Amino acid sequence: MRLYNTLTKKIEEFVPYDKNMVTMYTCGPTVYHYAHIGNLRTYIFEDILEKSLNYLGYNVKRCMNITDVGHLTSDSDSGEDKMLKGAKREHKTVLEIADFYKNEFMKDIDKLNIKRPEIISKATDNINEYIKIITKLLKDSYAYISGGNVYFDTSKLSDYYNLTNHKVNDMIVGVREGVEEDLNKRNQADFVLWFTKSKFDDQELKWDSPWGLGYPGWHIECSAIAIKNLGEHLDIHCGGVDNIFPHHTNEIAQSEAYLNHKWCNYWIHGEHLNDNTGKMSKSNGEFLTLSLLEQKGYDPLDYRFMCLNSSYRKVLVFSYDALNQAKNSYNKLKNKIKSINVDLDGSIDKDKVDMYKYKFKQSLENDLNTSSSLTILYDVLKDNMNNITKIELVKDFDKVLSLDLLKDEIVKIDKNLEQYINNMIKLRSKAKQDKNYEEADRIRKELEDKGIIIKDTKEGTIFELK
RNA sequence: GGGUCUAUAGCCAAGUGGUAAGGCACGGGACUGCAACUCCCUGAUCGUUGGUUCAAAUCCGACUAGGCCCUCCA
Repeated sequence: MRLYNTLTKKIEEFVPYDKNMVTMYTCGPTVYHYAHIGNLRTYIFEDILEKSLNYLGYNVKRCMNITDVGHLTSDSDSGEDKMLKGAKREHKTVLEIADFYKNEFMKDIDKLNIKRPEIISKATDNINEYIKIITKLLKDSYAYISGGNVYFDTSKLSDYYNLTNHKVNDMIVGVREGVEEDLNKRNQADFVLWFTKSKFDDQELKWDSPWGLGYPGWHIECSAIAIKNLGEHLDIHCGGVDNIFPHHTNEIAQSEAYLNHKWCNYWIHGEHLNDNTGKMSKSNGEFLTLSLLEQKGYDPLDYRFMCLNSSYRKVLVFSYDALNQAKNSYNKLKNKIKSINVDLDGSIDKDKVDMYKYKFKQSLENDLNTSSSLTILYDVLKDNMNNITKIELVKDFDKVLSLDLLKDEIVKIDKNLEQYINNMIKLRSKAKQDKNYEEADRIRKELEDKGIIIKDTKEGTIFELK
């Protein structure tokens, strides 16, 4: 398997530390609000990566954190957050809010057919781990206390910027509005491991520590949770590109200082979903949640299809035009598969299966080329192999694609509704026989308005619920 | 200012040195009473410009345009 590694800026052959078990850590959401579909794009990519590894024969142990502490009550994060304000008015605590949005997040990834990571761990459940690591870093002089907070000393590392190729002197502090220089730091790039003096007075969650009542810095949670659950050698660490600096840079710094050896070999990052103005955010423009798309009549898998049709390493610009396109393609694809009739068929053509599985594997091995994977699926459908073989391959591919390509859409319909529809179809057929097309079209329209789509096939008229 | 990524038909997109996959939309046709569904047909010399090579969308340089990051972010 070849993957683009941010650490080396190259596409590399993937070789796990232990060939029997690939360890994979993926940065999870900060659960202070709904996820927008751009956030979700990263989880779709990670899902494809995990399933591809499985498809290629690896066992994968995957861990994801849930950030439920820090940043929750700061002005910059929540000043415009009406949901959070609303929740506060309802006398909810930060933890209750975190719990609510964590559940909403889980619902979203379920809808997108994203497999839940085997291990999901909340930041607030691992305070002792942070204290253990910070204590050792202090003891080994990788950290220092200043102004009440514990900082990581980046000057102790020779290659702190190895992930980004930054040079210290080129970095500008406070490029972004609202960022102020912290004068307690010895070096510009130093970062906080443990806060006792917060710039936010209203930090709700605090814990006892050797350095006083406080709370952990943002970066320490991922290092601690990953090391605790996946061991000292991590194969793959994923996240969105925005996490490269400073989050992942800092994770590397603190983890390797703590472990005294190389920690993770492959850093794989997913590109963003942008809108036509640039980066998608929760506060600018339309707040695109999965639920919103559903309200507008889209299937969450329309969006998954849209993501799979492009590369995880390229910016994808969201537009309803693009989403409509994906929806169209996806529906046509499903229709094609639905029309495959396996009843009269013979046996599976093993040569064809092997050949197409091989091609499919190659597309995944090529830095997760899902766009090509889909092309191979189309090739299968066009091939002259028998239907039972086609179905076999579709089923196989869908283990990775997870587009419900063979899901039996047995819609539970109310008996009365079914009778009503069948009656209407009979009336329409009668009208058609009588060449009363006006009446026939009227009936079709009436059903359509109720979300029932009529199709005339060779076997007779059938209906579908929209 | 520094870093990093991208640039292929209306749109999404593959391509990793040998003369441009696939999908959607559009248009034409078959089917249909008309539609829908399905099927068939139809489109680009690859941001600009130098260079390397027998040969470049593919490698190197310059330029142009754009995205993201530079301590909240997927």
